[in-house]
Amino acid sequence: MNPEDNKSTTNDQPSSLLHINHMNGKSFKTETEQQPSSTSTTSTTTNEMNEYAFEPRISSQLSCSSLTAGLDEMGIFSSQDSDILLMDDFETGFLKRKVNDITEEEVVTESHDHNTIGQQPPRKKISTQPPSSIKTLPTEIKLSSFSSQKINKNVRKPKTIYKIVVPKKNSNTTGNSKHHQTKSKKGQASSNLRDIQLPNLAISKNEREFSNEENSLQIKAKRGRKKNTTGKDQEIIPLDSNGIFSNLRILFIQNNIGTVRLNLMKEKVKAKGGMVVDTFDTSVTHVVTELPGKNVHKVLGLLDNKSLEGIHVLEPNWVSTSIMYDKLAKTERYEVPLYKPTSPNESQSSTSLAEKTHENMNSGESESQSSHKSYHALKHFKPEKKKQDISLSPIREQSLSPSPIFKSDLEFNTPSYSRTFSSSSNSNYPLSTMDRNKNLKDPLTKLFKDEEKPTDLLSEMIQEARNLTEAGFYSDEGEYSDRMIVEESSDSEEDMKKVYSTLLEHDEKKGHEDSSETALSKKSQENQKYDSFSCMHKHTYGEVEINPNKLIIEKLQILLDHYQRMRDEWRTLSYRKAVSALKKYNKPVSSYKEAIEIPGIGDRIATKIQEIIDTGNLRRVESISKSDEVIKKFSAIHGVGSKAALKWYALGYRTFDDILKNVKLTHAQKVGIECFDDLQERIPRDEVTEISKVVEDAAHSTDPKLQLFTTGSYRRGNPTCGDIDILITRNDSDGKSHSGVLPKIIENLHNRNFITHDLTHTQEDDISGKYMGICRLSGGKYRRLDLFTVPYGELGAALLSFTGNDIFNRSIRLLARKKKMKLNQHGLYKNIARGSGGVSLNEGKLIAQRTEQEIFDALGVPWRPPNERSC
DNA sequence: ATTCAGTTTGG
DNA sequence: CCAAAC
DNA sequence: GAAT
Ligand SMILES: O=c1ccn([C@H]2C[C@H](O)[C@@H](COP(=O)(O)OP(=O)(O)OP(=O)(O)O)O2)c(=O)[nH]1
Ligand SMILES: [Mg+2]
Repeated sequence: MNPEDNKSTTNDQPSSLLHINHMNGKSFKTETEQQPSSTSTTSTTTNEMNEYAFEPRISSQLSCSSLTAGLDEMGIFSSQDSDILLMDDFETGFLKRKVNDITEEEVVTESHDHNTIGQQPPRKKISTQPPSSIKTLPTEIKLSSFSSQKINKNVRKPKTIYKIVVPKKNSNTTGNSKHHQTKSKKGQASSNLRDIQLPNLAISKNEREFSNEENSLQIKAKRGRKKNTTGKDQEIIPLDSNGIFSNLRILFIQNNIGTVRLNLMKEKVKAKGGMVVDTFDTSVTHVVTELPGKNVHKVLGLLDNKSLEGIHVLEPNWVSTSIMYDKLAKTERYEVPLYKPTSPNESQSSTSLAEKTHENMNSGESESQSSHKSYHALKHFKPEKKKQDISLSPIREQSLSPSPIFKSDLEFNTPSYSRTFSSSSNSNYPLSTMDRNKNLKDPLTKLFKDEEKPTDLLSEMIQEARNLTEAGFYSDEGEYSDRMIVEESSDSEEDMKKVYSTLLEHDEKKGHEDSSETALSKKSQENQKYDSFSCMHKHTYGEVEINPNKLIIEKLQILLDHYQRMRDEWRTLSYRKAVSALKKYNKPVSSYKEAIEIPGIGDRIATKIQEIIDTGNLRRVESISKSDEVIKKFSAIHGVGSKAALKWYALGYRTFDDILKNVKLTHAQKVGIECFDDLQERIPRDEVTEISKVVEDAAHSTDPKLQLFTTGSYRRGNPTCGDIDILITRNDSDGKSHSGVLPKIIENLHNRNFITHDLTHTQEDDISGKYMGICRLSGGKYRRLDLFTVPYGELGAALLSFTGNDIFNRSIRLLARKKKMKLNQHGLYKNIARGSGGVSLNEGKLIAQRTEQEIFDALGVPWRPPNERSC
């Protein structure tokens, strides 16, 4: 792992090739590049603007318009009958069973042999996770591993239409009508609500508790975390020890439950005292799933259902309903029968509610549940078949009477609410205008203390109620109002069959061709093979207005942003690809058929496109509830991601004041809030040029031989940039290097009062440094600044990496992976062996890092100048 | 059914 | 180890 | 959510 190793080899190479010019004032041209000749020609060109347009991120600013309606899918509710529940206690019996009996994998984790990943010498250790750690567990566990389940769910989620009926409540009640929290600005003693104190609901300060989700589950490949569990299981302290879910350990099995809904549900459960776990073990008190009962044990890796005895296996609506009434719903109605009487003749198992309600569980025998071990739960598991018997879930309107509190809060569009989020007015954020020097710590620290004080359950409930209201559960009037919502997966079984059969055909056909046509030239085969990678094609930045598919793009972008906030990683990726494909498709898409032909656009999105074409609108967009608006606002804060935003939302916070008062913020989040308004804006290109000069100046005062490159969107030629990304290096042929300059440059910039806030300092690693902070030209706005220092020899890889865009990087990296190579900011490595989960098992051999060209060539990707990398 | 990039820093 | 960021 |  020494840096030296790799580096030395290539390093000596002349750097001469690189001619870097770098930012010259405005003129700038993206040309740059080091590139050896050949391709250079193309590069210099300015962008052809032809391509269609669209300004990135624009949409993010849009808010979802009026939504009104529908229930948001984020909402926790979904179908089904809303029956009543009375609840109670019941289950306390199940509580606490001791957990630990084994956490499996403690193991291996870091043996040394592991490989460091890629060569990155100086980097810190890498924990490589060996493949699954199934290891020691008793054989049975193996079953859990994945493959065992063969269930094939061929069918995706059927198109379900949920009909929601809500009683309109006439209001009120609970005297506190005030609910809408007028949380006035800080300081105010707000609400009376608070007066009503519920018993202790202290919030634990330990925030980590929340995270215990997924402790295990390694299956999830890289992006997900790997489990930990090593050793101790951390104590989980419920957020609200008196919450309705307190003392319960609930395992959610994700399959059909939309991840969006699922995540919100989990947050709510946690906010109300429950523990959400990902591993099944005997301490689990409730399992929530839409799977047919007979399959549940498989997902959990259990041999049979016996181990589930004594544990409630419930439909998701149990959770929703409980939240809705803020009381634990009786479980009976939501129990999922574990032994399905249904005949084996396939195609019957449905998860539909109606069906379930009819079934009785046969309690076959039950008894021993021997296992104490914990097993992995599969996260993405789908039922064998899901047929949908009923498209509409039965709705029983029974007079339910929600808890008083719930009812009382019907009005939601209170002025205070809307005012709070009015965009951009600075006035709302006092901090931003305050004296920077002191405000940061003073008020904030004070606020922190407040955090300790118990949160008010009542206000939380009110928030919840408001949320529901907003979500469209209540009509203004008093009676029931039904709303139909097309849920995310809206494919009917038939549609699915169609899809699958076409896929099959396709495959067959393909297979044929391949086998029959061996005659293709290798090259063309290669092209074909990798043609689907977006990095293989030019993607230039375009203006939105010009794009013939502007409307479609905007709508999809709204959904994209929404899914991103909801932390639905993969769906987000798909939407990004679809939007990207659409941006570069320069003629108007006029039909489903045309849309689905576009790579990256599949059935579901094509269907949405058709709807937009037909109606100019997309119901799915309209159905995003207002709650999303709040989450969107929170996530817009630098340092706040969807996890924090969802959690805060679940806790009932709706405004910045709420979080300032009640939440322990990280340093970055405080800064993010302070500079919130300015940071929401994109930076005009010319200003980036100007800022780059300041940094260059500071760098040169440290060492005149440093070379700087403004990368990111600036290098790609965008007219506006989200931040300023500057890469710094130094030709080390004279024996000196860039090492250690970063702190000096930063200090210099601080002294000039240019850098106003630090967000992240590089850790000691003098070979490569990374800094993130906020700067401001005098009289200007706050701007995010990122500085990176890299070894000269890695310049090409670093430029490629930091120029992006992110989609381009992911694409080209995926392509590298497919070729058994690995591309990162240090270089391109070949002969990478990967274990399960995609982890590199070896460092591979470094084959390119000095110039971008070298890397493109090694990958077989045609040269793409920066302006063609805006995928 | 599986996969979806690869990494760094703060807490 | 996770969340958030690039 | 799409491609494989
Ligand atoms: O998930 C990511 C995010 C960014 N990058 C790289 C590519 C990107 O171009 C560069 C700078 O990141 P930044 O977030 O600044 O994106 P940008 O492309 O510069 O766009 P923006 O105009 O929003 O700054 O870092 C990645 O590789 N992966
Ligand atoms: Mg940038």
